[in-house]
Amino acid sequence: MWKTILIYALLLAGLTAALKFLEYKYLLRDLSLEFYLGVVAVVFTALGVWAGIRLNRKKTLVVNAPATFVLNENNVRQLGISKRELEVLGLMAQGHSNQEIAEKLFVSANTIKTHLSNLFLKLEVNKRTQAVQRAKELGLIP
Amino acid sequence: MWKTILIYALLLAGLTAALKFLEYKYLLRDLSLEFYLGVVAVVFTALGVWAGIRLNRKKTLVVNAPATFVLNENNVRQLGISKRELEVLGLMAQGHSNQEIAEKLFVSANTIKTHLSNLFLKLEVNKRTQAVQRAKELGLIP
DNA sequence: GGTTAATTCACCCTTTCGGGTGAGGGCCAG
DNA sequence: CTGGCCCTCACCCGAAAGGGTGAATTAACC
Repeated sequence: MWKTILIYALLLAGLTAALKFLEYKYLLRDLSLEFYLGVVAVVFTALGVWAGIRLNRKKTLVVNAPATFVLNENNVRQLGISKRELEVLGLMAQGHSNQEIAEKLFVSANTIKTHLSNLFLKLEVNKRTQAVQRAKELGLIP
Repeated sequence: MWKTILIYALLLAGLTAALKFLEYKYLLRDLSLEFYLGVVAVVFTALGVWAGIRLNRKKTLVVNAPATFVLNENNVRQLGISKRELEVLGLMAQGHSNQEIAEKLFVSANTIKTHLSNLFLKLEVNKRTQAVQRAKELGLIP
């Protein structure tokens, strides 16, 4: 941020110097006033456009559209996953810690651990990132 | 698009007219050249900044997620994510532990931890499940 | 030649996870 | 009413992850 501002400041300083130089030449060679002004206008417009683009650049992150999710109930039955487990699975997939999930569901963290242990068994995984992957494949979570 | 260009054209025309007017007053009232040039520079810089921001303001298009994955290189650059970091990110998203990633890339687990710490900063998260979520949204991983 | 960014690694510490075991209460079908 | 499933919770333990700091090496850039 400060670096960017510094760059702008230096550029403006440089341009001001160039301006002075042009002024000097103007007085010497008697260039037309219109030409002189045109150059100044064009240069500063270009600088402005560049600065504007640069300043605004961070806001152009493109996000993928959320696909419409339909839960695969067949897989849920097949794997014997309960409602509560599915609930915990969803919250876990959103990146919550066991403690956070526990607070959201008004139960203890130990309970969440039990649910997740059972889920890991049913999904045949042993890490939550793997569980999330598998659950997405199986259409258990969006 | 054409409307935008038209707006710019009209604005430039207006400013040129204003320029002429100023020039007229300059000749009449003998304002200082520095002041005159300063006004021109400031006005055109402002115009440029405005145009630059407007030109660069992309609408976030809502598109169906493509079946085939294409890395969003724009987001990669925007967030300053390096090749190596992207590599680690991909393996982490596949559910590998730091140790496993380290072995796959022939580096130490400490190195992987460093890469992930930097990634978490850039993705503004603090858990790997959140990182995976965010990375998918941003088109950094399939 | 100095600067910068990227990559690599080490050491510290705390928190979180994963795995195992046990157990109590509710609910429902056989 | 008994066995099975679900939900709940507790305790223990070791492994993994997260956070912070510091530093060496290399390549790229000006």
